[in-house]
Amino acid sequence: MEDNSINMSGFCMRSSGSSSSGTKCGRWNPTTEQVKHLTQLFRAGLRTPSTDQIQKISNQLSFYGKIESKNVFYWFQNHKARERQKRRKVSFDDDKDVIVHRRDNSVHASTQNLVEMYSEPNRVIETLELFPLNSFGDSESESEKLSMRVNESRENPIFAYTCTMGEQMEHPPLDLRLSFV
Amino acid sequence: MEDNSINMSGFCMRSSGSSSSGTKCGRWNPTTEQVKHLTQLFRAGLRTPSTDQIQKISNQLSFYGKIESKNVFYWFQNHKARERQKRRKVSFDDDKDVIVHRRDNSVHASTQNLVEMYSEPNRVIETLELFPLNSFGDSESESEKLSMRVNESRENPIFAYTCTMGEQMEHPPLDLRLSFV
DNA sequence: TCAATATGAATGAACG
DNA sequence: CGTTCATTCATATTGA
Repeated sequence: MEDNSINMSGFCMRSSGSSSSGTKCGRWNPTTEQVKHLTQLFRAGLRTPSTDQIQKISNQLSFYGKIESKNVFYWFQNHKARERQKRRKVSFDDDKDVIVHRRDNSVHASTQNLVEMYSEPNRVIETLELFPLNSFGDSESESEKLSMRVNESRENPIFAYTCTMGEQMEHPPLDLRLSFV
Repeated sequence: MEDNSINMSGFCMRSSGSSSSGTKCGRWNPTTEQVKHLTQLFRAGLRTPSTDQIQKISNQLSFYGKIESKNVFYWFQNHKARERQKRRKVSFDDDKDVIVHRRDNSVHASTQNLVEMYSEPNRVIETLELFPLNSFGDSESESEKLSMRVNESRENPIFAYTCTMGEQMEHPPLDLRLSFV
């Protein structure tokens, strides 16, 4: 096959064991579990984790595979940025049904087509909904300062962030707890 | 995301690992007309359209078929990336020596805004002369060797693809013009 | 029908 | 932060 060696920094993924393409490892490739957890944290309201939080998260997630702090950092950066970017882009071409055809009422489908765009088709809202996690201010609203504090040394976890998805998770639940500050 | 991603389009996901999943997702398939216009814009020098431009383009092209802003966004993103990628693989020699080794970003400088590109033709041309490997050679076929040949008339920016008949023009023949300001 | 290729889509990493 | 680059993944397309 390909000449092994080129292990730049020692990154590699293990998520897909039998992936066809000879996936090269040069950059972090999060495992499903890692992504799941990161996503939950995000959904829980965490958008810009502090250095400490990043450290903790990274540390916890390392259980599921190789990961570094910067990966966590970038993940949140990208996730947040893209959330907005998408919002913005989509908001306009929503109904570009403008001009053109569509003389028939029986049509339809397409309408709904745009709506579900941002709704979770699968995985319903399972995680946590006990607080305002909607800081998805579309515009430049920076009022998302209601950041959550990931603090593991807390003894009063408002709500422990632990996977609640009805799935099999044969792994220690993340020990991160989000609490208001 | 990985397991079940929510991509902008709404369907589809990205299953890593597992063999071909049964999940079918539709993806935008540009019509020849759309491709033609996009290509023309690209050849005209447009490489990284702004959000605003993307919207306009998308809107115009919707006349020829289903299309969304993100499609336009990705199209340019991919087109540019692949052209460069292709070029990179083919250019090892004539770079020869001396002077400035561009790591990879020598000519795009102007991508941020067409403004720069058009208002500073000198710089671009100069760069091109130094590095003949940058802007042409587009394997798009057709003759577009002079893609970035910015007319010395920056006051008469008619080099844009398509007519410069003002600001409006809806339906039929596409009427996209680069908004160089 | 399947292998190879072109290209749409996604995302990690970084830049300004 | 918003934007851009690089690389990868997935699928539509095409050729044999």
